[in-house]
Amino acid sequence: MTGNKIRNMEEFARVSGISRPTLSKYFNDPSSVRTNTRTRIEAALELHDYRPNIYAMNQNRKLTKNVGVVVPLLSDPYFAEIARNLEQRCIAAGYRPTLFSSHGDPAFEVEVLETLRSLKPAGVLLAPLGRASDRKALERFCEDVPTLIFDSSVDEIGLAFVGSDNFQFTAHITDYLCRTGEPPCFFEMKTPANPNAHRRRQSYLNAMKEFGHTPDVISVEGEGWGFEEIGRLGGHEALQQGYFSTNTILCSNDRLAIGLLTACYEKNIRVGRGDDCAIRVAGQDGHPHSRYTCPPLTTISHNYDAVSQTAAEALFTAIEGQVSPWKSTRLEGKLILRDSA
Amino acid sequence: MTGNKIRNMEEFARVSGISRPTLSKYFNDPSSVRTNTRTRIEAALELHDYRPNIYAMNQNRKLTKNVGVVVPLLSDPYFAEIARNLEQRCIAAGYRPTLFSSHGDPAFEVEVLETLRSLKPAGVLLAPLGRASDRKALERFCEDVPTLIFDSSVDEIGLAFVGSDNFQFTAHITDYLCRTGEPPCFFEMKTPANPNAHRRRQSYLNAMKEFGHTPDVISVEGEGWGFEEIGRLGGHEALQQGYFSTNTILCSNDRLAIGLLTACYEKNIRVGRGDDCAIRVAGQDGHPHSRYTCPPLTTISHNYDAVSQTAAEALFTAIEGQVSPWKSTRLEGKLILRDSA
DNA sequence: CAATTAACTTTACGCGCGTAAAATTTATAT
DNA sequence: ATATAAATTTTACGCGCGTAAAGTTAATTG
Repeated sequence: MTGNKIRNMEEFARVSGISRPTLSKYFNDPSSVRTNTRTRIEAALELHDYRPNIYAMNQNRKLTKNVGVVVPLLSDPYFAEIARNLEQRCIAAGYRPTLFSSHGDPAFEVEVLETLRSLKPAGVLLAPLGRASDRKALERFCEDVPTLIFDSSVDEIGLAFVGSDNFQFTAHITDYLCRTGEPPCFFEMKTPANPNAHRRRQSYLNAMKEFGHTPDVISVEGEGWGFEEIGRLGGHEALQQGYFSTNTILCSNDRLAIGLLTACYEKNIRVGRGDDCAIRVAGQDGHPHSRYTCPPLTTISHNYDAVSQTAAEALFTAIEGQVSPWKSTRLEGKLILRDSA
Repeated sequence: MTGNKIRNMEEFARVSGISRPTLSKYFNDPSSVRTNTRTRIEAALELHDYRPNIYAMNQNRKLTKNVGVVVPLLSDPYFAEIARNLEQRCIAAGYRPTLFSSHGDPAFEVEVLETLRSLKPAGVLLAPLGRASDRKALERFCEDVPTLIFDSSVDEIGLAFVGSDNFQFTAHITDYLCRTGEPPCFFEMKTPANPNAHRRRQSYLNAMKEFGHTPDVISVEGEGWGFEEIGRLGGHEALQQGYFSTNTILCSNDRLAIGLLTACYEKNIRVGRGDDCAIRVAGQDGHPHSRYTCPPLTTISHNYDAVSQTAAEALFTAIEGQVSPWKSTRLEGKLILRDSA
């Protein structure tokens, strides 16, 4: 492209020989113009380096091409990874994603929604904080903006829900643990941030009952999103006091498991499935870091790619006019066997 | 606030009894109007729930209140943490931050800059990919947009650079390791993504020379941003082949150290400073996860808060008109002693 | 108190693009 | 080739707000 500075669409219309309304159509949706004119526009675009002013574009359009992606805590690599995945799908589908983190704070989550409102997005992919979320605020937001809820469900709001099948997660890994050693105790937070945690506990109870074992749930204190530290402190106490009735511990999530592994290290308790190991520890989530714990963590992993794809596609079809009733999709996880259990 | 739907600033001017230009001033900078009128406006705001249309606002304003925050890889908790910190500082200073990740990809980094250009930001806080970055593209961007470079410096571009003093980092932790045991070998990537790595190697060589020890640098193969896996694989080979000439290993960064710890675990090599341990391992960065490795990782930590604060304030003063010559600020790190070394 | 200054109101225009309507050209089908 | 449909051009207006200029009101000073 040459250095020609094009100031606005009108000027670009002149140099490209295409009328401004047609250009407007093209920038809104390149496939909406004849292929002939499209190639002419794109040839001119190569030459002249022009990009429409997004503020002027979005001012009058009823529907922008913006898509908001909101996760509860971006510094958790699990959410960072799924956010990256969603972001790239949005771009591939021709949308402009903007990333937001609620930073684990319900008040901030509401602020994010307010900001999002003013962006007039075509749609939003929202992973709510969960228990702590302001339900009313979420509900009002979903009424105004096409919103797809993922990861953690809150009632039947928004267009649909896409997440993992927490019952299957826990049932599957509990089954594995029972078949390969002592039945697991369940290690969790007493007041978990995320409603998935309740499903996992319930699923553990069901599975243990089914296998004819006595369940043993250890719920540790701790608020907030510092799960590793909660797991470490809670682990110390539980190990000290002998709360665990078997040598196998299934954690409600991987970050809790990571903290528990640290507690084990600090107490000089060897973890793994070898004969020289005192206990087995397993997690749930397939956290990006779980491969690099010592020992590497046995876990059941979200199908990141499938969750992202299902969520993104559901939103896009809704944006493009398809009306479908509210629906919940829960995808199965995959067992990842490593040394810890 | 009542349900009164205010459609635009003109309507809000009527119901509030304030003229539209004054309102415009207020929304641009609340402190630019008399306190009396300000309270009147804010009282009306409580009643009527109106927010100016950001697209119309930004269309004609020479300078928006937008600030871009760009990091190389958001799924690295180190960058996620610093991004969160910067984001909150922007909000506190009255700016509207937007978060971007280059996803470790130079081509995507350039795309992010293009996107950012069209947002007409007042300023940008940019942590470049480093070695792989398109220098020319960065330079051109910095000429057009007030940009503060942080974390990883690329020539003398932008308004200024703020980051950590990598020489101090490595000198300090090398000193510690020498004083408390065998002098360290240096474990690094052969082709690091980040220019800080070269400073750290050089600083290691300097420090070892100063202490009268023979340096020993082990550079492992591996491309990309999967540092843990590179550290693990490289660690396996180095341990197998006996590359390490002493029992102490200083890693170029924490993620590499995390991979090395996993390799040690897999090779059944006990890490730590106890008598029963074979080697000591230390990292550099103060990675959020370093607390939860087994053993917990001794490292030298970035001063996250000071780096963020210095970077943000430097950008804001530049935005607000202060012209100052290009300057590089490098902040010292703090040694964090844990069990690994 | 008048004089000065700062803040506000009134008026008016423009930003860059969306979009509607009518006229015209081009493609597709018969 | 002609009829029909689809795409494009021309013309024109409006969106919501920034912003400049001139006049008016309110605060500050001596």
